[in-house]
Amino acid sequence: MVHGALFILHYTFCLSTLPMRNFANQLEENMDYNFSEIEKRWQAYWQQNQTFAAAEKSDKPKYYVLDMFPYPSGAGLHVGHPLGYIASDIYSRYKRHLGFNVLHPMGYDSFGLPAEQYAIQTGQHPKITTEANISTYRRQLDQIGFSFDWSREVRTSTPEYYKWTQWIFVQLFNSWYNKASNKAEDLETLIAHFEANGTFYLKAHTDSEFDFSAADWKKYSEKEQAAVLMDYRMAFLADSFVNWCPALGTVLANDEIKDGLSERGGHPVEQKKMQQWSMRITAYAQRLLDGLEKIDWTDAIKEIQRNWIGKSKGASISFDVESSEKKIEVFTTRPDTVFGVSFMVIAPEHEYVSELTTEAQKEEIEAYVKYAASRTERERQTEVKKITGAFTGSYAVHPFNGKQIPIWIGDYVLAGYGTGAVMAVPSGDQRDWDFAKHFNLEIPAVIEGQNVNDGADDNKSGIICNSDFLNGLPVKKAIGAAIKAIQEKGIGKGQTNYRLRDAVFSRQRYWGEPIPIYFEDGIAKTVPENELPLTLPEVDKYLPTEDGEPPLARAKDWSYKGNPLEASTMPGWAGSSWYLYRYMDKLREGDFASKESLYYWKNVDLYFGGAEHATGHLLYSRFWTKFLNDKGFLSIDEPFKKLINQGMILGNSKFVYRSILTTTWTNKEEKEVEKQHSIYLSKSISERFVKDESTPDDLIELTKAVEEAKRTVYTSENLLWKESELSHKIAAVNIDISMVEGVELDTDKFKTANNGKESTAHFVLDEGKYICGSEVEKMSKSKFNVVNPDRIVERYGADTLRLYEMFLGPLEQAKPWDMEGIEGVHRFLKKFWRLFHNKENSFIVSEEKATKEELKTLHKTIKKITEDIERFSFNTGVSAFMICTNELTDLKCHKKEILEQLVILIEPYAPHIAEELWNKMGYQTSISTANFPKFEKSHLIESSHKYPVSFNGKMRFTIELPLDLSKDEIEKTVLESEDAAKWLEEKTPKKVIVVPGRIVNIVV
RNA sequence: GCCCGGAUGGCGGAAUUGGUAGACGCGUUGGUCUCAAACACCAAUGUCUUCGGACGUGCCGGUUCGAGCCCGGCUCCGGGUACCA
Repeated sequence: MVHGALFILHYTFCLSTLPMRNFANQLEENMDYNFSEIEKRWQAYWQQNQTFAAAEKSDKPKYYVLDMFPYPSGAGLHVGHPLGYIASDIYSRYKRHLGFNVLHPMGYDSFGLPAEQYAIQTGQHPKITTEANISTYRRQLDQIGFSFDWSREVRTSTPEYYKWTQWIFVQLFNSWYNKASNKAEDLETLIAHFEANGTFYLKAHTDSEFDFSAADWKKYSEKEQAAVLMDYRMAFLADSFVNWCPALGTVLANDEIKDGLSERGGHPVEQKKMQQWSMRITAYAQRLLDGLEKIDWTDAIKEIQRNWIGKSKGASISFDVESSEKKIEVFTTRPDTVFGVSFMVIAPEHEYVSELTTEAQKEEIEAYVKYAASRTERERQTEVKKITGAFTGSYAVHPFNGKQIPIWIGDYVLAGYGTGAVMAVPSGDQRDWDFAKHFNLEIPAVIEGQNVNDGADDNKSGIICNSDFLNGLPVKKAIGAAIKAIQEKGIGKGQTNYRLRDAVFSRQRYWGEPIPIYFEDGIAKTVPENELPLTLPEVDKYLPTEDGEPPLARAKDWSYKGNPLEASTMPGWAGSSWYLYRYMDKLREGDFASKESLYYWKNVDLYFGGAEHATGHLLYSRFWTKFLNDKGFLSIDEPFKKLINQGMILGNSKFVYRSILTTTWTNKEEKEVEKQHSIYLSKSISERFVKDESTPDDLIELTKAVEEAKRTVYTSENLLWKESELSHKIAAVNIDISMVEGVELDTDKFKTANNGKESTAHFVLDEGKYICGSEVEKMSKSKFNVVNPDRIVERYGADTLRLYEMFLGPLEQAKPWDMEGIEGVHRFLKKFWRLFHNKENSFIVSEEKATKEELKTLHKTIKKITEDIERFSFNTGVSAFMICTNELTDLKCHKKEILEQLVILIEPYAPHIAEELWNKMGYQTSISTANFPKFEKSHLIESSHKYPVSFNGKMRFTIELPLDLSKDEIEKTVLESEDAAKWLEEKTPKKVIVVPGRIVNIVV
């Protein structure tokens, strides 16, 4: 028995290895199109000749194509990453053929959390891991044959680069936002204003409400003046509620949080009041909104940014409080419903809470404030439906009818938005309505016919009622009338609010740009410009100090002229907010980019990147661009004219289905011994097994596997079998896709993978095969579904990879990666190669004159390829090449006149094979600057057209007719045709529609 | 909940302005070549069919000579966003 089993195993082993060896031999013999040799040769040529270096000065028109630069992660590239790079490369190469001076650079966003987390674990300096990762990226990028101008590479973590990131920070620190001129200005103009007028006539963007005269200002100490100025700076230090992530030991910006958890790592985040550096992006809210109108981005991204900025128009109203001097200011978008107010709610963190709390309510309010503070951001978000609050005991006074309005606190009112207080109109706002129902408060209706029993009515149509002077007005008119009345009464004004918050800029981390600030007697001062960069110091550990200071505080002598330096670093988005300008300047002497280069290249014409940066990078770089423009450093105020968001490439995850077999045995001492075995059931067998619908065949297979498992115990231990039990609980387990061919699991590979962790696995096969489950999901290491481009390039070549990634589907759409499909594209390239070569692989391109038909195929393709590149429809472009190649193969066309043009056409997509064939056709220079073929209509002009003839809109037959026929002639010929007679069945047509050159439709 | 996309064969997708639905590729089936396999090549391939044809672009309805495309109403899927007053 044992011998027999071994024999069978040995036999199948031989069978399965034989064809593999043959396949390898075959590959070498069939290497007509030797992609690996070709691709290596031309990549070396491009590098040696600097083929793609953009000219510093040129008479040619400029065109700037940029990809969002990657963060060099340790995992390297997977096939999803190059998608956008391939598309941008095609466009860049196309523009070069059209005679543009193209700037197409690449670099690395090389500061960031993962390298630091790795450093904490291993002690390895982030610089070292980052450099290692960058060289992997570079190798992977190079082998795909991109036409990047590497001479302009940037790395955000190098001192030569971050010197200028720090320099921009200094500019922000030394600027304020003047609402009168509607731009950021030098702090000097603010100080001049203070010296002349104090705060009078000042229109500045600030959160503070300073009120002083010129004389006061002059009397202030340096420290007092510094404190005032701090509240106006574009980069400022302030106490604010921040998103603190204890697990990462740092604060996070709003866009770095998803569902109340940190985007990196998924750790909980809590609200904490801390002193932090922030950027006054809110000053630009309106301009960021307006700018969207003039840039060519997808509506989706524009909409996300609009929502993020969150403009809302309404009014601010202040309410008097009974028996108190305090006034509560609220913001509302519906001042027309002011008579519907039945209570007020202020945030638990509101500064008046303790003052408004009466003695009787003190205990309750204090308990509630404590409860609210204990909730994390995550809890607040997930428990939205939970209504909580408490009554302060105080009352506000209605400004129009003098009614008493109870003041409550509740955590549905956010301290950070508006004034942190609302006038509750339960009839018109669902949250107010829920609160009113829960605490049994009044719900007065203010719109005619309003039903307030089942919920709030936030319709902006209807006639106002029960509202004194607003009665009878439609909502939209009432809003205006209410604002007018509020202003006349002096209790408020029309106001616009934005949801956008100032961006927290400090990170309590090591691997980022140091903030060039030191504190002299507690006053923040900048490190002088000529002493930048302030380089990142060495530290003994990449962890906070014992007293909770950020890692930089561990550095020896982290000070400037004896004064302590700021210990926090800049966030990830600092370096990426301006990198597009650094690429413009090749020489990099002097400024962040030279005036000449900034003037020549202006902004990015075409930007490729993921939509996930909509509220982060894409907003911040717009902000910095506008700021640098205000300060006169840039002539443009939008960084990216056109934006394309490539879709994600999804992975094809594979699953095996594991059930646990428990066998019970008795040993010599007659004691029971339990053993557990992993049994893997093939997909359909597992499905039937779970549903208790196993077939007799399934049971035979199951029994086989169980017996096999038992045998391993028999043969190794001296035990007596008692019983076996197979669990009905089946776990679907993600497995590495390299162990699966199609949907069939290579069970030998599976057993030997992971150091043989599964060496004792048993399989229940379906017709001799183990079939895996599969699912399309995001490519990720943890799902073992990552496809590495290295493997593809090795097996099929870079040109195949490039074409295939484009062929997969529309660029902007998410689509699954399918390994089978790549063969088709590779086959196409081989077929393309054979247009130029015979069976013996000799070059057979001839000088013969092209036929009319061949020219027609060529020009049809020129037209299609041009149109497709222009509208970024690269998938249909690839199929046009396939059609063209198929047609020319059928025509047995090997003529230079045709093929030469075709090679230029395909160069953007498949540059290596194009260079090779171009070279073989006798050209000594790179194909990359050859003129793009011009479409000539004359080759497509036809003398006849195959008209589809429809009856009542249904196509029945086609008829070939000369194109110079008149409408009547067409109608006559069609109606007289045999086919028509058959369909007319002797009836007279009611109507005949003829569109010359297109269709004929007959109505019967 | 709100906002934005999308839904077409077994699969990825094509149809650019309302005018022959399913280009191109994969897969599948049959064939040629081969001792055999791989490669390559040829042919077929939306569904049903009484072989006449009928039906067919998520569902229901509308506009039109004609609708995958336009309009109205749904369903499902994907993305964004949320006590934002």
